Amino acid sequence: MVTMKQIAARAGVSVSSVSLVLNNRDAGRISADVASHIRAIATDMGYLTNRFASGLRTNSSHTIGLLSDEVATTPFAGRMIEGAQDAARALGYLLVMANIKNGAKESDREILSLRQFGVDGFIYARMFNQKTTLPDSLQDCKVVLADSTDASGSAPSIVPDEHSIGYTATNHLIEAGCRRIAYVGTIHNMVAQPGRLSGYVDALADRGIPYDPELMINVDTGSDAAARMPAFFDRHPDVDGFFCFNDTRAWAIYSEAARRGLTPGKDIAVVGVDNHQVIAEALDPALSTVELPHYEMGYWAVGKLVSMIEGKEPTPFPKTGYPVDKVQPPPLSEHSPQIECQLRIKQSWVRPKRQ
Amino acid sequence: MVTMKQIAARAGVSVSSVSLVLNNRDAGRISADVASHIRAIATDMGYLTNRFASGLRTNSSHTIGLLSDEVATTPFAGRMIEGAQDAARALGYLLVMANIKNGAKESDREILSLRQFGVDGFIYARMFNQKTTLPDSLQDCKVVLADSTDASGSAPSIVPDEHSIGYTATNHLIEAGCRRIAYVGTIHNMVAQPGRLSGYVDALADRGIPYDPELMINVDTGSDAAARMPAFFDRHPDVDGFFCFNDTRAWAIYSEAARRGLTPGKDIAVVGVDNHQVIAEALDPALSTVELPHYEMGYWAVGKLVSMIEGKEPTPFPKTGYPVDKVQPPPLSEHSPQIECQLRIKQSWVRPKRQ
DNA sequence: ATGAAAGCGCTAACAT
DNA sequence: ATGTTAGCGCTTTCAT
Repeated sequence: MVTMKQIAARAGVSVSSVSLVLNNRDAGRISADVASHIRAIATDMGYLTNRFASGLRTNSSHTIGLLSDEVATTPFAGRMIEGAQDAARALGYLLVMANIKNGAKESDREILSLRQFGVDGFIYARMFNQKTTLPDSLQDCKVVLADSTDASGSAPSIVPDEHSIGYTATNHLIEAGCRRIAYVGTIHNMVAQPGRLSGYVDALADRGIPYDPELMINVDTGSDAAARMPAFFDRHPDVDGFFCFNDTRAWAIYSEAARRGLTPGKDIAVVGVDNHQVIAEALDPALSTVELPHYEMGYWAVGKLVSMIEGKEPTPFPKTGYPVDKVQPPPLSEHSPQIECQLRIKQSWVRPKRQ
Repeated sequence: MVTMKQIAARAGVSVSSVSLVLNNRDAGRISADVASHIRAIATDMGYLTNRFASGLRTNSSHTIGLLSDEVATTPFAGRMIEGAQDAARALGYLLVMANIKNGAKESDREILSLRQFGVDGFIYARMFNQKTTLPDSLQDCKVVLADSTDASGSAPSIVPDEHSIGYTATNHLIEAGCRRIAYVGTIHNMVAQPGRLSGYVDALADRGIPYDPELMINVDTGSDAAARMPAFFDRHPDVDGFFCFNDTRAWAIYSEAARRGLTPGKDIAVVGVDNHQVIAEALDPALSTVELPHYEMGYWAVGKLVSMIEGKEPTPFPKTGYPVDKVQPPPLSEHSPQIECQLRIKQSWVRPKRQ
């Protein structure tokens, strides 16, 4: 392993000069040609900084921990991890992930071992938009929440713009020609529900389509949806569009439609919020999905965290990497740590017929 | 942060004694009461070893890297990560994950940065059972492959027992009363296919059911399956069971069945290999799945890797943690690094009627 | 059985 | 603009 000492020897300078240059702290302290000489030798010898040594000295590791309650275990986690990792890489940080269970004792151990490891800060990511109380073991750490807001209001966080999601999805159905649009929501008390519903209502209003509360059906699980779909179709034979709180509900609609000889994408249109990306991609190319901005949340959270660590301005939203279509940088402000994401329509293949 | 020096001061001994004791190297070198005194003080003061300092000295970090080509991005990855993390924790290691793209240049950067970070070894995990050529940047590292075998044959690896999977699934259908069982496979050249198919054939043979090649249908994707199901049902109206290479195919069968007024779990039985666990859980409680042993592969891989790092015996299979049903420790041998896993049936609710 | 001391590679305060 | 120097906290060799 090549050290600064070796480079210093070959360059005929002192280690401190090498250190200064290799850490880009040589502005006006080291002459330009000496600096470039050092740099040349370093790359030539294949120098890699010894993280142990620098960490020992500075007590920081350029590492951030991604904590998630089962995020790494759920499908949509992947996007968030990708985003976080891309941002971390871009900023020169290493991303270390750990699964924790919210509220569990063993989580503290995991967090402690990461702190012992010298992580400079944490992303606390959750499975779906919800309020979160941070564990004690994170109390005096730099933390950014993702897909969640801090119950105490002290940590910055990023969540999807649920109203936009509801509005966009509904508008999408309207533009596809739907006029009787069902809202297939959840019976659970989810943060996302009111926002998506109000987006749905507003979209209808903006297009002059009457809002019919009868067309709202809140279900428990996917199989509950399946159980209740036959009656719903019976009651509302004129329904031509479905906005699903999440895409597992789409399957229930599809089966029932199949049973009635209706073809989604032709006779009815379905848009689902993309909780289980696999489903849309693997099972049902006709399903139009509104994708939750997990990549963007992960990316932004890391940028924000690094800005807190280094005391700099937050990094902007991703420009490269994952194909980000209509993502706009959210407004950043000191006083509103809770930022909203824009969303994007992933696929717009919807052609309803029964109008 | 409490250091060994502080402990030494409070205990009235030297740092070397403290180091010896706290690393459990005090056998016959430090008197028992001094040792216990030191330990007491250490826990009292809440001592945590400074990983930078010890790493700087020993050049090892008690960290292992989990590399995956998009594993963290796919649903079934979660189980493997959980297994790996449980094993790592049990053995006192920290698991650091990184996404890489097999064969991509940027992957080398990622790997390099992990090596720079002092990881002691790597798990190289893939999305499905396949031969893998390790990247150059991993050449002189300790590596264990998971859900994959090393093309060069030098690195140990663990893969599912595909024959057992096919046999168990088929047998399951037979016991549920099926007599005309379709094999819905893949047109792609997958390592798993021959094994699963031979398991299917053997199970039929063992139960005296004739093997009919006409009942084998290999498809491309889930939507290809959907496109071809109507004709398949027309050709074979007597089929009463389906073994699906993976569970995305199940959806195609379900839709077509719905169209024909057949109910899965009642009129026909379906077993799928669980590639997208979500599907079975979220969409279809009637689908019987054969679960790929991702947790076990992750757990075993880490145990094996640590044994290579520390030069000890490999750790056995998990005893606690994730509910592992019928998992048997695989035969371990120096000369057969490629180990097979046992599988388990996740859910056995299958009641076919049309016999 | 225990302690003293050197040094891992780096950073940063202080000299020059 | 560049060099000297003193550690960061730990492990480990060598004395005692």
